[in-house]
Amino acid sequence: MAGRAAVPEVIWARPERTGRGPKPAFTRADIAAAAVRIADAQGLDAVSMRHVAAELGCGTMSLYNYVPRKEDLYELMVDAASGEHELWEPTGDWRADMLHVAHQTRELMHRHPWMPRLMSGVYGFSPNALRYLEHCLACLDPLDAPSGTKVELIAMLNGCVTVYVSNELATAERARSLPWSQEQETAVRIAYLGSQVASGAYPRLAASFMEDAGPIDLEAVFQRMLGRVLDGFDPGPRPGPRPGPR
Amino acid sequence: MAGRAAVPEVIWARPERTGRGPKPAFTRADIAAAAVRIADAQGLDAVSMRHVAAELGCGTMSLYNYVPRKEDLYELMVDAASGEHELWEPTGDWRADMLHVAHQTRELMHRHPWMPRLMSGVYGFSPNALRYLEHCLACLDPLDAPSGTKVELIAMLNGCVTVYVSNELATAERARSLPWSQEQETAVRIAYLGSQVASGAYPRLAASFMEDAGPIDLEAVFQRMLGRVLDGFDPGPRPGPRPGPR
DNA sequence: GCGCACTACGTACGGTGTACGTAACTAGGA
DNA sequence: TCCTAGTTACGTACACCGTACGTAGTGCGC
Repeated sequence: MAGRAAVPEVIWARPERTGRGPKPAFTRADIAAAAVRIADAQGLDAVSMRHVAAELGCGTMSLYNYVPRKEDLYELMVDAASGEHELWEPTGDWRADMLHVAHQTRELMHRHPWMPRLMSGVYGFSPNALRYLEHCLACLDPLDAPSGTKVELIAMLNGCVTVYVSNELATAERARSLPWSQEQETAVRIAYLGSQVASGAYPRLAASFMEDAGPIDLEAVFQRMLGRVLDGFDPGPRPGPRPGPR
Repeated sequence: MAGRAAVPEVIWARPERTGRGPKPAFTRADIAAAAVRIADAQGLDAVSMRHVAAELGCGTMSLYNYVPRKEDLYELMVDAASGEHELWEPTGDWRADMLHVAHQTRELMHRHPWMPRLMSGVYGFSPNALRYLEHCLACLDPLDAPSGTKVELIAMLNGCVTVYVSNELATAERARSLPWSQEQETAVRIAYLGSQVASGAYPRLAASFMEDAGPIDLEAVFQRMLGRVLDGFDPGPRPGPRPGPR
């Protein structure tokens, strides 16, 4: 009806190759790999159309033949990283399988620290995302629940892993990007928090800081979180609130 | 020792006013309010130093007297929005109180759709964040658990709410920003997903789509998620996996 | 009253996404 | 077989971004 609209679709809906004209010099996989390489090495902010084009060895505007908008470049990156999930034959123990999935996701995000930031802005149904979803559903076959509930489980687990790693990375990043030494920064931080807490306005917070001084075991916290998520879907006998060592 | 370092601290650690020189024309609250106004009306990407300065009626570079880096502007925005949390006298029912907190957070994020995106890049201990934390801890007084566990509960609840709303907003945004009509977009989407699913590579996904066709009740899904999070911390009698209507 | 720390702000630089125009190329239909 | 339409390639240009830097004016503390 109206004149042709300007590339609004999800990139996965447009074919990679249409058949007419000269052969494309790159595949989407090439482009995604280049962008991922840059993001891993120099951070997400270094991923610009110019940079990626340079990495590929082509002119900036040539990239737009493959990737209509930068947003779509992100889509390619997330899909490429999602492709790194190793999928296995489900063991029959859905709990163990989902724990394994979650740990793998965490490792993947540590390997590609830009992933959490991109996850929320992305379509979510890229080819590799579908494959991943299907695999999770296969792992959940032994769980007696409606498929809607299973999808909710997967979404919740992924969401929790994403925010958890996001916090992990933010903390690490803040520590790394300092022109000061770690000690000085920590000192400033403690001085600020201490002054706030010591004001008496936050008694419970103060008590909590006192009680939990010292480094925390990120691994254990992660594990506990996963256990609690899965407990919410487990129809088996209740293991209690799993108080744990802390 | 080394020459003076360049403003690396968290903004909350530096005093708003030092006492010397002319009176500042604005407070941090003014600046935060201006930035929030812009972000609410035109989206987060419209929040630039130039825009905010114009909104305040001052030169661009004057802003840098108050806000050393743009990142700190984000910090101010999140703190300002966090200040919109209404805090109440805990009722003694920690479960109900935390549910209330979560619903309030969701509404707040719907009011300020840029919040989820900023939450993960922010220090997390701004004045209003501390007040909010203290309030949550107060609500959790009746819960018999170590304070570390309580903090984990709060973090997990906030995290889940954040990703949930994030997904809600992404979906809504995608629907809104289309140059096409909603129907056309949905058609394209279904055509793509259908073609993938019909390929037979994703049998469980296909079954799930068949089973769960039709619009989903976001409210109910949210509610269920909250229940499951809180269940993971509830030492009371087990209510079962709360199958719900779906 | 003096000096200095602070506010205010214009200019400028190097970066960004991308609209647009042009030239070369190749596959399909006549 | 040739023609032509659709693609690829890519340089130029524009508007906008964060912010380093320099300069001028202001008012508190000594």
